[in-house]
Amino acid sequence: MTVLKQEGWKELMSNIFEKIREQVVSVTNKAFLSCEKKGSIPGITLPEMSIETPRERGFGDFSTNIAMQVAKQAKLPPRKLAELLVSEMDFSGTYIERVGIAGPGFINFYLNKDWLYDALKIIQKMRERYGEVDLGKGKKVNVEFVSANPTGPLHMGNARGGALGDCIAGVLNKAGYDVTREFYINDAGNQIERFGLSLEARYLQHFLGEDHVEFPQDGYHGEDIIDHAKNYIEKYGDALLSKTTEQRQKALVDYALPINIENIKKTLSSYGIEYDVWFSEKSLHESGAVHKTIEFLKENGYTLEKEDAIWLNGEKLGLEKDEVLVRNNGIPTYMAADIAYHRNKFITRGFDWVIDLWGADHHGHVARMKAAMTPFGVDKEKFEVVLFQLVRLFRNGEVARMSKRTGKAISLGDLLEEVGRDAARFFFNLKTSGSHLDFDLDLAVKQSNDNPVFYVQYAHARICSILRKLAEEGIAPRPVEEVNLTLLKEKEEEELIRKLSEYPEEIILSAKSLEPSRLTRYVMDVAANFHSFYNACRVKGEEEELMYARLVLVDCTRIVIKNILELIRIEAPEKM
RNA sequence: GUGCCAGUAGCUCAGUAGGAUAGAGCAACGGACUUCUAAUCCGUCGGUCGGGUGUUCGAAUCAUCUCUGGCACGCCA
Repeated sequence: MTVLKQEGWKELMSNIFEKIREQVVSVTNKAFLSCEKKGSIPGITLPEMSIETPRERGFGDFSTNIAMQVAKQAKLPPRKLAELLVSEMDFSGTYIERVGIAGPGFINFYLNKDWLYDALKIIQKMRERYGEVDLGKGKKVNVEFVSANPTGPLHMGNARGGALGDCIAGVLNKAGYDVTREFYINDAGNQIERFGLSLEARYLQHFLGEDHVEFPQDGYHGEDIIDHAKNYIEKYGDALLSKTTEQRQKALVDYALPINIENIKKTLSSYGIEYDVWFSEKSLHESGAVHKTIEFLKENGYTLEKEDAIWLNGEKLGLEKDEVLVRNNGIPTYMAADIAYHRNKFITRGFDWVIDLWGADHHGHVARMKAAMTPFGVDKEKFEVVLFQLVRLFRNGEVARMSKRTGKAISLGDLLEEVGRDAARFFFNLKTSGSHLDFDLDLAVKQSNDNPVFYVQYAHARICSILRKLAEEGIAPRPVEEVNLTLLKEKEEEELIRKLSEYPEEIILSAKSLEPSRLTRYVMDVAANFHSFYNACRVKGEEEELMYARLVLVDCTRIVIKNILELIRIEAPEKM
């Protein structure tokens, strides 16, 4: 018999599930060996064993379908094979109390309660570090998100990308990666050109009248452009009227761009996002990195020249078409800069893993960028793009346009003022990135009680209230070693402990899928289990031994909730 | 036209390395506060998993076809 390596099932201190899985796998493997030795089953190759938690508690705490999977190989009916295995199992030294066979051939494992007590012990011992796992093994990962054009305020797409990216970064950090949060400032190129044209038009309109100055067709129509022009005039007057167009645009851009970038920084900061790196696109042009990147591609035969432009050779990279890198006017495209930027991330700065968050409207860019990195020897697996579906705003039941060009959009700053950071972040992290998000402004602005963020925060405040009341009587949680946890016999108590024990597992799954929204839903489950417990059991006023046992449970629940809310940067209030 | 994402309860959504009777919140209805915060809890109602075919012990999950919605296909980013 060959036992395949159990990938990722290394000993993880904080994760009781890992320990249990190891025990189940080990017990089952030994049973296979034992059966083989006796000749009751032929030699077989075991696939990686999947251990799951059955939906129904009656089917045990954990189960495996291994008997069904290898029934053919063993030339035995699944149930018969399961029976043979079970008869050879030795549970000594494990949490396993008994096993059962059910359905088409599932082997169900029933555990004794020690694992629940151990789970609480781990939480109390690790406290704010509970949930940390070593999935990443210190690998350097760069998470780039928002990266909005600094030509205007942040919109709802940025808001979703911001919440998602920041939480992905938080989860990966918890999962043992060395995370860098990064914002790519598009302070060069065409959109800056249009920004300058728009500012100039508003500037001139101020003096010459709106009807006498044509506004650029693809310009930025937002009010903020008019404000910039007005503010500039207030400060510096009409001096630019006598300058050349070029000088005028440069002066206006030099004035307005830093203000926009500063506003973006402020807004994101009040949204709870702190970046490690603000990376300027302009710097890539100025340092010659873009030029060098294009030269590299040229020298290695990845480019074509046609129609007076330099193109990325699509055929050679397995793409459907060629892409322009340098326009016929000699100016590199956004794509050229983006290739240089990612080359910088991988080659210059040596990240092991690069994650970009893009709105789904950029999905066409994914294959291109991934292909464009192969000439630099970057493994495609190291470059991941998380696409999130765009946000649709609803007002009075109607879709509200959110383009910053229309000037009618509600900005992230507006949203934060209206609904607050907690509700906004929670809301944007409730759904998987792939699902469309309809943001009902009326509902969000209402700050109604059905907002799930209050539900979770209330659970935390309730716990703090219990702890506070007991503290007033000089009572504080004791170390589990001094507490009789076997008194926690109620259904609600057990369910709550089980839920708390799943946290490290949730971190692993969130990190692997890059879906932190599952953490948001998980913490709602924790809160729900706590509220049920709260309504079924009392802490204060119970007989002392029981009170101290419940106090451990309550304190552990507080730790988990606080822990997650801190990770997703939402307030954990002690009073509400 | 081609490609990407989505379609699961009245509404908003979970659930996809195939598993046992498909879940939650909201809404609706009925209950629970002299006791640590009722912003809570308990219960009831609610389903052709868009549709068809296939793969197999077993499909919301995989393959294929099809319908519907959103998005992308630029010397824009």
